Amino acid sequence: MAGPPAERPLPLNPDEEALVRALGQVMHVLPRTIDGDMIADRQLPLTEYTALMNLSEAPDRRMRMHELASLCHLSLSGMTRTIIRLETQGLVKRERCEEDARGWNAVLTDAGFARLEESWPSHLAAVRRRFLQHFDGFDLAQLARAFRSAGTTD
Amino acid sequence: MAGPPAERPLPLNPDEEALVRALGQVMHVLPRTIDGDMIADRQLPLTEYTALMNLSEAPDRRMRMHELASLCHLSLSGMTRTIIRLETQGLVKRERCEEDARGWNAVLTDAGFARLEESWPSHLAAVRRRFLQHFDGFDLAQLARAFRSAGTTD
DNA sequence: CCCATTTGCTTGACCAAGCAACAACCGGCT
DNA sequence: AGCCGGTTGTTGCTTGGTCAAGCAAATGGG
Repeated sequence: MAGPPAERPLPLNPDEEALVRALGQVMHVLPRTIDGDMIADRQLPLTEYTALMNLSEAPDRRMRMHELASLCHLSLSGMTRTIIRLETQGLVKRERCEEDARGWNAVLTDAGFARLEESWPSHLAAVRRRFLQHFDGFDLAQLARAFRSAGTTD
Repeated sequence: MAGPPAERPLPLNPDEEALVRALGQVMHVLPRTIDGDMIADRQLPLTEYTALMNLSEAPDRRMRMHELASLCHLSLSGMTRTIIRLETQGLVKRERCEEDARGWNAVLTDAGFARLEESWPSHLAAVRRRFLQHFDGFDLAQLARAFRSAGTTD
C-alpha cells in the first residue's frame, strides 16, 4: 500500500466517480434509515434486532460471543455491550459454555424470541423498501458475489 | 412504515438474502479498510481527507459548514468536530461568513492543499483496490444510478 | 504435574460520529 | 420597532470502534 509520496495516477472516470459517490451515500444513509424505521415501528434498534435474529437462527438459539459478533458485524466489545443491553431487557441471557468454561453463550430467551417474531416483518419491509426495491432489473446473485469479494478482507 | 403487529410477508429469496448480507459486510468493512490504508500510508484519516478534498474543489477553496457536511456524508456536528481537528493541524481555517453572520466558512489553507496533494494518490489507489476492482465486468453507470436512488431519502 | 503461554471474554480509556437540545442570528410581518 | 418561525452552528449524551489490561480457563513443554 505504501509508495513514494506523489505519483500521478489516472483519476477515476466519470462512471467510477459516480459509483463511488453513490456508494458513499448509501453506506451513510441506509443503516440509519433502516434503524430509524425499526425504532419508529418497533422500538428495536437495528443492532439489537440483528443480534436477536442471528441468535434465533443458531442451533439451540445460542451462540458464542465471538461468532455472534462476527455475524453482526460488531467488534467483540461492541457485542458484549449490546448483549448487556439485551440482557437487561430480558431478551437474552448469558450462560457459561460447557465445553470451554472460558467461553460464554448468548442465549435467546422466550421473551427475546417473541420480540423478534413481532419485529421481523418490519425489518423485512424496511430492507425491501430502502434497498432491494432499487435493484429490480439486476442480477442479484452476480451483485452479491461482487460485494462479497469486496467485503472479504482482501 | 407502521402497520399491524405481525404480518407474515414472504421472506427474502436466497439471492436477495445473499445480497443484503454482502452489502452489510461491505458497509462495515470498506470504510474501515480504506481509512486504515490512508492512515498507514499518509497518516490522514479518510474523514479528514474527504473534507480537504471537497474544500479543494469549492470556489475559492471555501465552503459553508452545512454544505461541506452534506458532501462529506457527515452530520453537521460531526463536521464541526472534523473541522476543529483540521484547524488545530493548520490545514483549514474558519472565517465568519460575510453575507450571513450566523455562518462560517471552512477555508483550505496552503498547508491543507499541500497535504491533499500528497495524499490523493493513496486514496485513489485504495478506492480502486478495495472497491472498484471487484466490479470489473459491471455497467458502472447503471449501478451508480441504482445506488443513487437507494441513497436519496425516499 | 507445574508453570508459562495462549485463548475467550470483559472492562476501561479514549476517540469519532449521530441525534437532540440549544444559542445566535436572519428575515418577514405586524 | 419588535416578535416569531426558520436557519446555522455548537454542545451534551449515547453508541460503537480500537486498544490495552485483566482474569479465568485451557494447553503444552519440561
